[in-house]
Amino acid sequence: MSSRYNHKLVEKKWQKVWAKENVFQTKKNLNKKKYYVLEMFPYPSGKIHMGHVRNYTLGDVVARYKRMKGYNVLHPMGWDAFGLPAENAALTEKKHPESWTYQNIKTMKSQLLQMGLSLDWEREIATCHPDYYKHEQKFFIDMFKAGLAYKKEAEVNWDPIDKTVLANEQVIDGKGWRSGATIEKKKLSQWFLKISKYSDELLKDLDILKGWPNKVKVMQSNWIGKSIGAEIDFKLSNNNKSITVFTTRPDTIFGATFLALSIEHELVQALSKKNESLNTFIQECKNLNPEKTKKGFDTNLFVDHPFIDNKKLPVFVANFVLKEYGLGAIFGCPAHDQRDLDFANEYNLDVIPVVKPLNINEKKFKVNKVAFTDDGVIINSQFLNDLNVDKAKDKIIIEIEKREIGRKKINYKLRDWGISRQRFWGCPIPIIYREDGEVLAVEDAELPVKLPDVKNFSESSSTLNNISGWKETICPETGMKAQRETDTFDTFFESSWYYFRYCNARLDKPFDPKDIDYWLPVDQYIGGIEHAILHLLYSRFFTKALRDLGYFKLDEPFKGLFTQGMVTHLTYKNKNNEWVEPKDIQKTNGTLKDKKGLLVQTGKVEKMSKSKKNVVDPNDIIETYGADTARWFMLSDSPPERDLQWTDTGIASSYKFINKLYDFVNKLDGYEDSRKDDIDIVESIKKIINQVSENIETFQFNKSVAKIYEFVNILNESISMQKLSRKNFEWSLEKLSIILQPFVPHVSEEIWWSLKKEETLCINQDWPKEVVKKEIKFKIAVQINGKTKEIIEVDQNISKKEVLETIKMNSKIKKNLIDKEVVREIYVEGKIINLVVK
RNA sequence: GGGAGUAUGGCGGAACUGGUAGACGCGCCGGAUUCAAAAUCCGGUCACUUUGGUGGUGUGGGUUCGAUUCCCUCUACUCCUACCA
Repeated sequence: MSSRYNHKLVEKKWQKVWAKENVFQTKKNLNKKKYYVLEMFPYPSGKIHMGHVRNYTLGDVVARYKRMKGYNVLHPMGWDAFGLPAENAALTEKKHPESWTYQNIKTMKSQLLQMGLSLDWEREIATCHPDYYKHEQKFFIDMFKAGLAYKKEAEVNWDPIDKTVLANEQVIDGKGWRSGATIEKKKLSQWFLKISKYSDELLKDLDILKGWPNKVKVMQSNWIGKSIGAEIDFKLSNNNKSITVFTTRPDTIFGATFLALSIEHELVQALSKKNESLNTFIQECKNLNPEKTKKGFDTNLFVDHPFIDNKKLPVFVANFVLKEYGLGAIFGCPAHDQRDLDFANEYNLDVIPVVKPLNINEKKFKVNKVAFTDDGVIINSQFLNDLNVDKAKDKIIIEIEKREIGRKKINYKLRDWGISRQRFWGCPIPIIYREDGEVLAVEDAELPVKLPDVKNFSESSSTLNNISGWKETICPETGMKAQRETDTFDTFFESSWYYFRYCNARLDKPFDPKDIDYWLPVDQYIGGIEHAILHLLYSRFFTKALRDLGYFKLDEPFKGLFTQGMVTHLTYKNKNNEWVEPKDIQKTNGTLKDKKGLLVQTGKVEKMSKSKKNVVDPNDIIETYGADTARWFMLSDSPPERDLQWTDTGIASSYKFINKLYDFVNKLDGYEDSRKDDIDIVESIKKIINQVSENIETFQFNKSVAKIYEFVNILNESISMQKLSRKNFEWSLEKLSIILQPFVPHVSEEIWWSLKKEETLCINQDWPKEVVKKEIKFKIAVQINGKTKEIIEVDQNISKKEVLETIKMNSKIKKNLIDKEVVREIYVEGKIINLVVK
């Protein structure tokens, strides 16, 4: 009996069996070690793309492997279901964003099911469901009451034609995406979360995250942007008020020759009210790029230098001073800051060097066009002279504090998280504004604040503010009239805590702290590098905030993090400079043409994207070749953290391989038992099995794949030459099906079933750990002056002396030693013997 | 400007703590099978070569008995970030 492998039937069959037996349903089990593996959940945009296929395949390898290693594995899936595309689609289709979203979820779920992922679908969540978002409304209220959520003015993008607020991605080159109108900045009062309160903890705890890529930690650390410096008060010369600046270079205070304020600075705002030319300058600044032109406005005010008697510094308003960082005010020390120097040169301000390079004479040292920003020796600075930069910083800060003209100060770049969005398809912010001006949290019993059911979604429905009747409400306590907050949460809000919800996806509370204790932290989180900062930082913040609100005891949500590479593909363009889809390419006699018969040229290999038309639809691939083939291709060749180039030949060869695997079943049927001395073959297979495990542990799946190829090659060769006993052929095939299980689970089950014909599943087998016999013989390289000349086989316990004797008998070596004197002999057991000759 | 990273055959990539460079896959070449093709199977595939060897891991140097691996120099590319005082 010989049968061809039918992936369509086989894959469906096992998917059904796994589902029927509830294989992947997870229960808390305190007797077992837990393992939580999670891939970043998808936005339900329509259908899955290759990036998803790669992401979920990687996660599935880990999940199945850990399960077979005996862990109690949690591997859930859900939908990041709020977001702008649903609104856009609803506009064109004139229906509620909800129905569009749920339709997509349905489609994408069926695709994920086809991939044969070991997911616990009982825990599936959709963040747009009130049973999900009601809990985050409660979190927000807790944060509000604890002072972690507050309101302040912030700018939004305002489209003056559509009279709506636009998201950043709806603004293209400064114009509204639909109206084409020039977008204005408008100030609105908006909600913020106090992530800045956790700046230091978020920075420090990066050290705990041993399982994170260094790259991501560096990015987060830069984003938090801690810097140590000082605040210094400069007294205005004509009155008793002062201007406070922040600096990280207090050591250069003696080189200060001016002060500069941002246009948003309080003092500037006050001055501008009665100074028309300053006002004009402020308007001009809005159209200036400070990187190209540094512009200033002389206020004619002066401040006293805090350390030099009778020295006065002019105060400027300058376009290059940031309002959000520090205090929006700086002192300029042109000699040691390039920006200050450019500015000083523009306005003929003094340049006084106060740090000189070590090996240059003070008299010869001049700063002209390039500021000196390195470490050196302090000069021209009274009591700081002769110190280096670090020492001078310490000393000047002590002095500043002693004189009470400033203080040591740590500053962060990290800003508070603005969470208000003027959009419909998001979680409503549970706040009411009472007519007497009170801002109140919605009472727990009133939660969730649900989105309205809009029948015909239109432009005007795109904010809750415009939906009649929705915002009017009554304060339950006083009976006074009130209005609901009409903004919704940033969608990062939902993704900041979904990994907790999976512990108890159907509970009426957000989760059971006991289950959080058991399951969290996530042992292995897998996703794209694009979330290195925002999503991961917000999630870390959320964990710490919920901890402080008493929900659980946990400092960090993700113990291990893996960032996968992108899936790329060659791009094609025709003579009209239009992108061409790969499936529309026809190849004749080495030339490429598109459907219209136009000549096509290949371009760069780029990330698959609709705009460049270089996408391959996973649907087509799974239909044609099956899920196992797609999975195998995703895991072959490229290391998971690097980009993976999609090729037709690659997928075809994966397909061949899957069929070849099943062919062993046919070959076993009717295999004649012959040789029995196959111990070497069995040993080498055992070695390979262990190597496959090692490579999975270290996330080097491409190497596991290579080892499996070796396994298959050895097996094929041995059976075609009848070197393997029937018993060991069966043994090999059993082992093969088991180690294939994490990678290509369907064909693995099929082989297993063919061998066993009983009611066991391959996924339920234990992962093998083979005991490999110590080898009796070593192969060692014989080198002369470090160059390998010969490879010899020796007994394991041979001595150096014996090795030397052996190789001196070797004719090849002998020849190389003619007229040479051996001056040194280096022997590394089991590896090399090196003769150093003259 | 600042930060992180990468560089190995025609291509994707292997090479444990310094010890046989190019595993494995793709592609290519040759052969078998076939009326023919596809599929499949077998063999070959770093370069040069006087077939003894010699050279070779982006460049140039260093350490070492020995360097893809460690150190320094330069070059190219990728990613992040950017007037953060």
